Amino acid sequence: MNQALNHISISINSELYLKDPHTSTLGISMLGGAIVLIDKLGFELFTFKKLANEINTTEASIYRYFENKHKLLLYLTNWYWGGIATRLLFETNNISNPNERLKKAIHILTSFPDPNKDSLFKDEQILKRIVINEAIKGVITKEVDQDNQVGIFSIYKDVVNSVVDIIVEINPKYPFPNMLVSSMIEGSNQQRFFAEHLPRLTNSRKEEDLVEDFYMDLVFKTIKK
Amino acid sequence: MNQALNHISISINSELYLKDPHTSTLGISMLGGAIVLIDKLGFELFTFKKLANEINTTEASIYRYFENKHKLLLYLTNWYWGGIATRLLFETNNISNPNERLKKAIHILTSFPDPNKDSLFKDEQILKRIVINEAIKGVITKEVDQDNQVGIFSIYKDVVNSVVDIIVEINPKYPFPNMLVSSMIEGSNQQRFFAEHLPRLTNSRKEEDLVEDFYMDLVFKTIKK
DNA sequence: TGTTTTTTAATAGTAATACTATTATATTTG
DNA sequence: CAAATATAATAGTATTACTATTAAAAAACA
Repeated sequence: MNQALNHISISINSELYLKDPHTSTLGISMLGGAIVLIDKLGFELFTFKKLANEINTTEASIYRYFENKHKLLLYLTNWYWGGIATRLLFETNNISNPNERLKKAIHILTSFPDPNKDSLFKDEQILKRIVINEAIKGVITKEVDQDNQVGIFSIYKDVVNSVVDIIVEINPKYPFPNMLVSSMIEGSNQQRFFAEHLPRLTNSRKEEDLVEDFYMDLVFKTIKK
Repeated sequence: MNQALNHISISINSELYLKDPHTSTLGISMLGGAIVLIDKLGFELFTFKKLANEINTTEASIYRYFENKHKLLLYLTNWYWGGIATRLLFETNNISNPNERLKKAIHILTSFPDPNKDSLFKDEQILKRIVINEAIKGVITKEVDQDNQVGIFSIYKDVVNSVVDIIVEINPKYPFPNMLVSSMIEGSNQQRFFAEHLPRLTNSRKEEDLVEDFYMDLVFKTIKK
């Protein structure tokens, strides 16, 4: 892990919590317990009761930090996207050629982080698994408009738009840059789920991950002038 | 609605129900009530109790047909994909040119069905909305492997593979046809959700739907030799 | 046709989940 | 050091998900 990014604190939309979990040891252990349990049980079977047992506190104490498990999931995914936004900024910053910058961005967004190499913030792997397996359940809901109104998806939208900007720089006439980027991000996660559980839907395999190759090929062919 | 397809019965995997809802009026009213209520409330707030109230029966009676609401959702999405499989078969059948066949398939899979024109089976619109807003919650779960084992996703996989076959016919050397098709199907639904709720993530709009245009452009550029 | 068998659906539950009101205990502040 | 505030535990309630049992209707058959 890159030590430089170790201490960058990612600020998270205050609509997502009642009390900021980063301001107490109990709150921090809630986050640690939550990522372990959500990863293990899946979001549907994850409950505040189980989390309370896991970290030796009470259900009611967790409710003092988070309104419900939906908000907690959004907190975790915001945490992840904050980290990715930081990585994007740091790692593309010094690249002047927009094609190379886009390549780097596609790599950051579509690859599974290598624990020995490019995982630049704590828990990136396990958060990535949660983003692959659970994050969509926090977005595709009937509360999406309320959540969006208070800015909960801003970080995510900023990530998408920073890549859109690169594409516009390469080919200002390509008419669908936002669709291309958002479908790449969401699709790359879904393809990895398919590779693990529904292999006939993908050409990627757990043993031979082709997700990055697929999008690298697709994006550059699609935006070519 | 095309009358020819009106009476084609779509057979649905028997793992999805305890008693086939198509064999009784009560069962049929369960399906009708379920699509209305899931569309209105979203899958999270939908319960068997509410469905029972809606159609004037009891919760326990619904449990005699469906194990749980997860299975009922999968039943509805299978119903949808069965209808789409039939449309694909009928509407591409007589097209000899594979490029034209692919165009037709992309249209069927990525457009929102026009109630006056190409909606070829009953309830296609409302089922499409459920597929856009809820279907993913039936797939991305911890039970996916069990569900897959008993063949619940077969129809969906067959739809994907029938389009994969067309792409292979056009360009046998393109290495990622399955990824391209599954990401197009899932992506087209997601882009429509974004257009309605998170417009910065897409270039499509409710008033000006560009989803089909986006994928028509993307797919043909991507598979070009 | 009348009796038995089977199917169907209602009643009446239980256990777990999601969430809250209240109180006790720390901690901070003036 | 007393008062105010923050924190977390206890002890609930309403709803949800699901089931065992029984009553009623329909089908089978003798």
